[in-house]
Amino acid sequence: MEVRTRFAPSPTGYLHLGGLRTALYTYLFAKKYGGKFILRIEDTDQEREVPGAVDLIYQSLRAAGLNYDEGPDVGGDYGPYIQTQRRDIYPKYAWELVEKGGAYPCFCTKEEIDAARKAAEAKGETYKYDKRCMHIPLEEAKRRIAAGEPYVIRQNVPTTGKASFDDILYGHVEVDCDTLDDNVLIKADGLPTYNFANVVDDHLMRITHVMRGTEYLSSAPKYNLLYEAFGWTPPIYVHLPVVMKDASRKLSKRYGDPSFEDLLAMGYLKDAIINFIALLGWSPKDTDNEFFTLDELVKAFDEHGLNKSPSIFDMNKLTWFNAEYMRRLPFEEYYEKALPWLTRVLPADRFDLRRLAQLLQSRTEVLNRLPEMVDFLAKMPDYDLALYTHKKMKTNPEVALKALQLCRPVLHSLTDWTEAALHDAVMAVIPDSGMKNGQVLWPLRIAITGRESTPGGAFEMAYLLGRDETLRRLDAAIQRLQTA
RNA sequence: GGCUCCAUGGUCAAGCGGUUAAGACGUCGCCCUCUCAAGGCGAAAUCAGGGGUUCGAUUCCCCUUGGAGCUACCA
Repeated sequence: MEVRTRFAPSPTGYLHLGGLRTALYTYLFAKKYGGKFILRIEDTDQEREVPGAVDLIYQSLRAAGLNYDEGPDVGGDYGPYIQTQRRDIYPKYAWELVEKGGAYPCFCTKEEIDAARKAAEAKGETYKYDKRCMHIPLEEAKRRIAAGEPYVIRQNVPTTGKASFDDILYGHVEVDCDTLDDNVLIKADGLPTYNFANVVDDHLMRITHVMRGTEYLSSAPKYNLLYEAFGWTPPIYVHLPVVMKDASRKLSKRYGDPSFEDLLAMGYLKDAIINFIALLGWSPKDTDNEFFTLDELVKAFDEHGLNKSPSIFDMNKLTWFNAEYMRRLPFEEYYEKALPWLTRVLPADRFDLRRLAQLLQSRTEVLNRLPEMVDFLAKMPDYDLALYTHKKMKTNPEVALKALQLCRPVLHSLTDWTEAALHDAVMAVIPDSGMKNGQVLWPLRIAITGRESTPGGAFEMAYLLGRDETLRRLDAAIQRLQTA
């Protein structure tokens, strides 16, 4: 039988990283078994729907490379793939369930239920619907509905016995039915709740494996009751642990945690994010390799390598992955990605940005950090004279002045302003000066960059700045040191 | 509160009765070096606690503790 999995997000905002990971595993699982990966939009809660969120989901999934075989915007044989467009389907099945005794219409209003719940909680009791409407004769109920009375349809959960399901990861999960409530299946607005829609749609769409977050773990037994009542075979379940921000908080936009799109905008590479996310809660068998393309993940993926406990999203490691991916990029590709960030602070006509990018590639953690790494080229920063003092280089302002005075004539007379020529000319005069390389080159670099660290040494920086600017900065530095 | 689930270093994690308890990020040293990176070498750091079962528990069972999820006409 063909494997069919689905990713079924609600369009309530951006695609967060936990969702992306669920989508990724769901995709990997399907592809691993040569099956189909399906996108379904669960928009039955019209109040929570955020305009534009559906498009954002399409966009994010495409950006991530998680192409779905069936979905709202790509079609498929089991559509529509947006639940509000399937609204006529659900009541039909709900009434079938009513006939089979697995559900019943209920005329209690939301206000009545809420009040009862409040009262129960005030007494410290757990609220549970008392099934009062279940005892209304069906004929009478139908008459009231025909008369226009608002109603919902509730699941009729047995009061005794157990409900259970089996999960690839979590094994057999079983609960007492009396801890379960008769949840609403069809709301007063005619739309189904998740509790019902997921069951009907997964069945109708021939979903074989349901992968979803553990927030559904404890209600899964209830869904199985529905499958049983319908006489359908339930899918195979794989519940996935949540992604946390820290030990006790979920990743959430409210705390400023970035979404997938945010990370892309910051200059994280898609492949790095996917690679990192894949390893967050899953580990490959028999290998220490940590680098995987999406295709390699498909081959390596094994649902038994999934971890059962929640994992914390470590920005540090993501950044490390990103830096690695930056380094592994073919230079031209890196250059293309880095350029927009460089030109934000550097006029393209004044600098050899290709050379700068070469120097930057192995030093790039995230693209958005580039501007602050290079802005000193455009404008000499204010800097503290204390920068000239460096213990390991054995320099201080006095040594620095000597060093700069040594370099000045050499650089002034240099006609061939290349890194090699700069290097040879300066290195040639150091031995006779009685100074060490570092004693000359550290101050020189400070003098022309004003930065403790730069994406290259003195020669590279001098080359990038160009003759005029280098000499101007050098002279200014000498003057400053003399008057200090 | 009730129900369900989870528990190896700071983080991601391997392990699936007998191991010096892998590896990676991060941290800290050292080397390389005109700075910072990169690279090389090395170090510190983990089985939450208590009971069982067993010749032997990180591994199996129970309890405690801690954490998470659910407890909606949200998903």
